[in-house]
Amino acid sequence: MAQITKRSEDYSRWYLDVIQAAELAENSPVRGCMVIRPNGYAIWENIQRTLDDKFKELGHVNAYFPLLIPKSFLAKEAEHIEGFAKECAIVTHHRLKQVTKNGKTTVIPDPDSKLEEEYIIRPTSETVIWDMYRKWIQSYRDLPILINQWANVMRWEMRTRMFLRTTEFLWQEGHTAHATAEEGREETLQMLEVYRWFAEDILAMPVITGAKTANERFAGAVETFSIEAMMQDRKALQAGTSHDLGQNFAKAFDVKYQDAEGKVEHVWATSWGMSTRIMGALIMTHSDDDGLVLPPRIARIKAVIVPIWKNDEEMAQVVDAAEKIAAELRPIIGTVHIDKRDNMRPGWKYGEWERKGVPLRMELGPRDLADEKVMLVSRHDRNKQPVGFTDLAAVVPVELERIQQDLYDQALKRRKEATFDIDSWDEFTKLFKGEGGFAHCHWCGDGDCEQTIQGKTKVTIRNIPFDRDETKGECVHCGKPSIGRVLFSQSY
RNA sequence: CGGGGCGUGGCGCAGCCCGGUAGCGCACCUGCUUUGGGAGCAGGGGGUCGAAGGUUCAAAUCCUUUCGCCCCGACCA
Repeated sequence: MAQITKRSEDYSRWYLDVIQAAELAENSPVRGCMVIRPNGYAIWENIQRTLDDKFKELGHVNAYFPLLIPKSFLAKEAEHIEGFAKECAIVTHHRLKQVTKNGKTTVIPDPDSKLEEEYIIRPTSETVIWDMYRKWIQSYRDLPILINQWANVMRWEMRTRMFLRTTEFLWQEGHTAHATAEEGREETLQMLEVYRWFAEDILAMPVITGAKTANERFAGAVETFSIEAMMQDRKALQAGTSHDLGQNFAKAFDVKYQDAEGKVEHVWATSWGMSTRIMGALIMTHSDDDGLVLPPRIARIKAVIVPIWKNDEEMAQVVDAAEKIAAELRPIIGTVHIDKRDNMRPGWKYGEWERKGVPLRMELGPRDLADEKVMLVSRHDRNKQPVGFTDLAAVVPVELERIQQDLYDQALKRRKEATFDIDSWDEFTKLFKGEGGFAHCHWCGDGDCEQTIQGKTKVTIRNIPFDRDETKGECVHCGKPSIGRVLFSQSY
């Protein structure tokens, strides 16, 4: 097993090493597209399950729309096309043809199968969905429509990174239609709150909620909101977005409804999404130089029992005891894995489960068996404690909760230590030339000024936090009046 | 797409400059001894060197093209 590069040595390589060591994902033969391996996909399945339950609890239903979108659809919303045109894969033919050249057989697109209207592979599904909504919406009684879709999308980015920016990625995209602007805005904010809850309570990842600036807004949105998390290298990562689309898509796709008074109006829309990118955030938030660290609430395997033995007789006894412990704990905490492999020694197994991020390990050998206890070890802080068999059912869930809370507290502490109020351009450039972090600064509100800052420093406004300091001040860059602080950081 | 680096068994690498038909460590398989923080010994299997084309009696080594990965830049809900 290759060594994991230390974070302090090369953060990017560390990130890739952790993904490899924990067998989460691997590059595929397709440019920018990764294979999500079983260990990684198990995390995604837990993410899906948890979010899906929450969406449904709030009245949403799932549906599925096609992968391919008629090219003309994308042109209907002016800003939307501008935002996505440069990163679309296009389907131009529907058939291959075998050709033999110099004795070698290859396939080419059959010229006779060229499509009249080309399709693009969806970079997001607003357009197909709104084309259908036009047919489904006539009256205020048809509203609201609260649909979510779990899907893959494709964006042909110049530079890809595992999980954070892959050409194809998995996500959920919610698309809702409402009778009023207020209701649309309410839905947008409600879903942002779902993402905040999910990031903080499930992934133990503290986030800052707020509105995006006009420059950073989703193509076609009236307002975009985001949750922003800080990674261990102090860069920001946008972990989820919720968009108030106003009537832009309803107008582009001519979706109208008649209200109770008989008046006809365009409907109001929202869309919101969280993608496999969140897994990159999860990895970078908690993991350490020994590999993956997972919060218990999102880990597939909550605890692993490593039995220790010297001979067949001991093995039988120890494994038997492990089975009983696992059977008792499973109804309480979920999956408990017993590592019965007899071709490796305990020390190797400890290392392997640490790399893979299993939150709790229980060491169980003949000596423990005699004392009726196990050695309970937590992945994130290596805390070791002997626990009596009869206490396990009470202690293990408490320990898992402790881990969950610890990881959140650690992440929050790291963020606080790297967050500053900055009031001068000197300090600003000094911070971002050095260690970086989150900077709450006054900003004049001018998009050109924002872009100048980005051009000079690579620093962008992550969002305008809901709970920002609204005392007046002067723009950190141009000195013009500001009505409050916004969040600046370098980002992924 | 521009600059830099790199593609050799599952992983990490050597060989390439000065062409002669592939080697090391780990992993893997078999056996025995082991098993409380990454076990030891013995035996064994696996690659034609990212791909295509060219030069040559001969190419992992030289030339051309191309694909992919990593870093920086540009770009990027």
